[in-house]
Order: sequence, then structure tokens, then C-alpha cells
Amino acid sequence: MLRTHTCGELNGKDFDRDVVLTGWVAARRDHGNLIFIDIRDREGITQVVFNPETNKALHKQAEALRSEYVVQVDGKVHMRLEGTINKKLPTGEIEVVASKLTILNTSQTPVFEIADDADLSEDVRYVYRYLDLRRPKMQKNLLLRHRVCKIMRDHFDEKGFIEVETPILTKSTPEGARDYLVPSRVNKGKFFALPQSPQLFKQILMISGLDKYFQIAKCFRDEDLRADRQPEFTQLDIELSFVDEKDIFTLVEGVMQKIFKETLKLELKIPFDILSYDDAMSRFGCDKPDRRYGLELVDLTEELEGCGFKVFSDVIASGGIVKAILLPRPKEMPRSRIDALTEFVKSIGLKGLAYFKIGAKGPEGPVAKFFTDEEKEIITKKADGAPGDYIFFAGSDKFLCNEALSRLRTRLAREEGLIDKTEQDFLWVNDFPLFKYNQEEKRWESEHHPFTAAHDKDLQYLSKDPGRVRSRSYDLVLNGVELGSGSIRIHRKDMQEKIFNVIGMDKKEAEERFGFLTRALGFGAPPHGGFAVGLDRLVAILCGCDSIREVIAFPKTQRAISPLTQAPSIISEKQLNELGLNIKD
RNA sequence: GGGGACGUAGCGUAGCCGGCUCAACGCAUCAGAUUGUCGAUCUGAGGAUCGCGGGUUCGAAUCCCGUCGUCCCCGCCA
Repeated sequence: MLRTHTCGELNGKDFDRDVVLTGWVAARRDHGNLIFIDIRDREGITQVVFNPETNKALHKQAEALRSEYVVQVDGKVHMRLEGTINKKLPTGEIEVVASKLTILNTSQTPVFEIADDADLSEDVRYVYRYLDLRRPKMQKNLLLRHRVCKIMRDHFDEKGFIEVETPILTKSTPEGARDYLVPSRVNKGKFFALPQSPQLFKQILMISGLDKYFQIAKCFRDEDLRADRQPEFTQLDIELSFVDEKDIFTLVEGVMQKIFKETLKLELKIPFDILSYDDAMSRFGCDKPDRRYGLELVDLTEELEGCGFKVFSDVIASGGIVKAILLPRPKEMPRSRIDALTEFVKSIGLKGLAYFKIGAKGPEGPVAKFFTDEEKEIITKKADGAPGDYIFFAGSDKFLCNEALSRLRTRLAREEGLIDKTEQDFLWVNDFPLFKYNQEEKRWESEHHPFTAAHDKDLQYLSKDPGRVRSRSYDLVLNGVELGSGSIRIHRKDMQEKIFNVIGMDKKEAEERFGFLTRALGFGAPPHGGFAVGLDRLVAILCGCDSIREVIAFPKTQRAISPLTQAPSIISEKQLNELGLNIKD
């Protein structure tokens, strides 16, 4: 070992100890006589002193030190003088008086200061990611990520789970997201795909009798990026045999409880609430509601059928709905804010934003005159409005109405500061529809994925009214973020074939793409189900970061490139030729 | 595929919306000073032709067009 201690561990108890420290020069304070050097490593910072009176040659050597030089310092731990103790540092009561200095490596002037509060653009950070990752905050993020993974592995090990690796080079099954493709040299003209998730393999492991599987798995999707979406990401992937929803909820709640306790020292209340998809949509207009604030949607469709306000009565007559949000006593609601909110919902697709201001004598505002006194009273009562409150209305088709009000709800909560950041709102949303209709392709497709089981009592609608079939799927939502999803799977071959049929896959196509799964289902597949947690999102929330790029060591930019390595890159003629991909041929 | 914000010394920004102190500020860098600092301090110095290309103009960082890049959002993400 080049060192006896790290830069974060020495304190008064180590007084007079001979030590050797290694690390990077974080700061140099040259007083002409005394030179102070802060040495930084992963664990912290320790001050080293060079005194010309005790060792002139050594002091001379220290004058050459610059930022980010890598050094090894031999010395003795001294207590700091009265009044020079640095309370901000865990090592602040001591300093190391150097007796020997070895410069292990020099460094170019760092492109930016290695400090948590450094204000940097992301492209610069990614080109010099190794410098960016030297910042204590980034190291903390990666360390937390490691801890979360460790807790997960320990937890599932204790519960009898086996971690199994599934292939990265696998088969393209283009349903939903686009696959990343890898050409095969040995099989010219054929391609592997990188997995979008280990879904099919984990189901096959259940058929193999593995019983309880988990994996911290890399997944790949060739889709456009967002703050919470990278082309490669990590999920905690779980699958169990002989279980129902409840078992899986309990299992996931247990690991979440442990993670929050051991990282944030937060005691989560379990079990988490369960909300059906229908209820979530009706109350929040959204399948991943943030319940840290109220502002629930109020459905007024029934009440306003044939009402005096023609815009709404027409919407309802043509099959649309009218819903409202009550905003209790907003701080300010000048005309400009109303206009901004109106523009906002218009950009989502609404024609406009009707509103009431509730005054002492009842609702006021530009549209109030179109409603009868009775209608106004009913609305106010149903929305539970009081003087000073505002009610915002949206009338349109169901989808748009929910979408617009859900986003308006989020915006109002943010603007009004209604979000309690100290709260963690976990929620299960279940009973999603099994299918959704794809207008463009004129066919039903899976809402979740085609291996999701339906509720037994809804099976009667499978061929007549697929939109009515609810699935045994569930999402885990944390503070309005979709943290993970899962389902009880289909374990019967005939049922799986039926589902492929509903989504318009004929026998031949189903055989080509998923034959390996259906065949396996024919050999005694146990009832099984599972779940997957987005690790990047979970860790980002634990770290308090807005983007998952803050918790991924080497992320990609929005154009899906790596500024550090310049990947993806052009490959050589020779490589193309070997793969049989050279277009010139 | 679409909408928005941004792009000026190594880094972060001002100047741009009223074109003619063509370049300012902070940090960093370099030199000198400094026995106790800890985001050290003081003095001084060097460093950008304003993402790139084209246009308008006597004259452009500043206006126009195109293009490239970064970020946010919509679509997309079974």
C-alpha cells in the first residue's frame, strides 16, 4: 500500500502518529513561508503543512505542486493550533506536517474546479467526466447507487432469490420500443438485438423451476432521450413462481422500506396504498399521480349535461367530459397568470380554460353568466369551493381533458408551493386495461406487454370488447414518477396464443417471434409474476437529482452519443466487410 | 418528426431587443509579495474576434438565412 490512511479518517485520536497519505492536490495556499496543501481522495480532505524552518528542501519541492497533482505525503499528525481548527472538515482538528513528498503524477490545469458548487454545462462535464466524477457530490451519488444495489442483493438473497444473468445478445422482438441491433459476423445478414428487458428470459427461468429470480439488469431501448430516459439503463428485475399480486407488493415494499431506511434514514409506511387505474384517471387524470398535494379533479359531466354554457353542453352531447380543479385561495391570480394558464392548456390541446372565481355571492368570472344559479351552486358544492377559491374547467374528449387537467394540476401545485418535499408518496396503481387501440394501425395492442395476464372475470370480453379487459398489471409510483411496473403473467400456452391473436399476430408470426416462449409454456409453466424497478430513477430520487444522468457514471447526451468516447463511431471498411455490411459491395 | 431555451477567453457569464468604447466581469492560469491559511489575501500579467457558413450594411458578437452542438418538452418509450 502506498498509504497508511485515507484523507477522510484522521482526527485528534491520531495525534503524533506517523502516516502516509495519497491523493490529489485540491488546493494550495502558499504563504511564502508556510505552504498548506489540501489533499483529496474519495474519503475526504486533509490539510498538509510544509514548513521551511524544519525542512527547506521539502518546502522548495512543495512550491511546485499544482491543482490535481497526485501526491504521496509522509508526515506526522499534529493538533492544529488554537483558532485554526476547521470545523467544516471532519479532519479539521488535525493537520499532517510533511516529512517527505512524492509527486506520483502531475496534471494539466483542470478544465474546471473540482467542487460541488461548480456551475458547468453538461457537455463539458461529459467530455471530462473523469474530472466531473472527482467532485464529492458525484462520488456520493455513485456510492449511494452502490449501496442501493448492495441492499437489493442482500435483501433478495435473504429471501431465497437467485441472481441469474440473461443474455445481452438476444433476439429482436420489435413490439413497442426500437431495438439496438448488433450484426453477427458468423451469421452474415443476421442481427442480435440488445434486450429491452430480460422479460422473456425471466419467464423461462420460472418454467425452469428457478422459483425466485432477480437480476440488476442492463436494458437498452433505441428511443429518444429525456431527463429520465437513457438508451441504456438499469433495472432491478424480479420474477417469482406461485404468487399473486399481494406477494409481489409485499416483496417490493420490503426492499423499498429497507433502501429508504438505510440510505435516507426514512421509515416508510407499508403497505403502500393501491389505486386502480380507473380511479387514478378519474381523480388525477393520470396513471402516476403525485399525491403529496390535493387538487383532485372533479367530474362535472353528469351535472353539466344540457347546461347553459353551450361549449360544455356541446362537448358532453358529443360524448366528451367536463372536469374541474379547485385551487384553494391562490396567492395571486392576475389576468396575466390566467392568460399563461390558458396558453398552457391550449398548448396541450384544449380550446380554452374556463374558470370561476368564487366571490362572496358565488362564482364570478367571464363565463359565470352562462350558468344558472342552480348550476353554479351545484358546481361549487361538488368542488367544495369557498370564497377566494378558483375553479378551472376543462371540457373535451376524455383523454385530452384528463391529460390537460393533470398537467395543470402539477403546474398549479408547483406554482403555489403545495408540494411537501419531505414526504415520500408511494402508490400502487393496478388494473390497467390489457389493451389499447392503435388508431394508426387499426389494431389492438398491449398496454403493458403481451405476456400480461387478464383478470379472469374480464376474459369474457376478450374477443368482443378487448378495451374492457383489465389486466393483472401494476405500477409502482413515487411522487408522481413511475418507478417500476410488473404483472402476473400468462402461464398457459393456449391463453398466450389467444392474446397474440387479439393483438393481430397470426400463428406464423407469433411462432417466429415468440415461439420459443409459447413452446416453453407448453411444458408445465407454473403461475408466475414479477416486477422491475427503474434503478436509475430510484437512485436519482434518493440523491435528490432531477436527471438520471447524475447517477449514471457515463451517460449519453440527448442525441444518444457519448461525449467522452465519441461513441457511436464510424467503423472501418475491414470491419464492415467482415460483417457483410459494406454497402459498396 | 415538432416546439422552446441556449452557444462570447480553460470554466461560468455580461454585452445582443435601440449595429459603429470588436469585447467586459468572476473563477482558473502565470509572475511577484506574504508564517496559519483552509473558496487565503494583495499587486501585476497573459488569454476570446464572439459555435460554424453565408447575407444585409460604410460598419455586426449585436439584424437576416442556413447549419452544427447542448439542454427541456411533445411525439416516441410493449
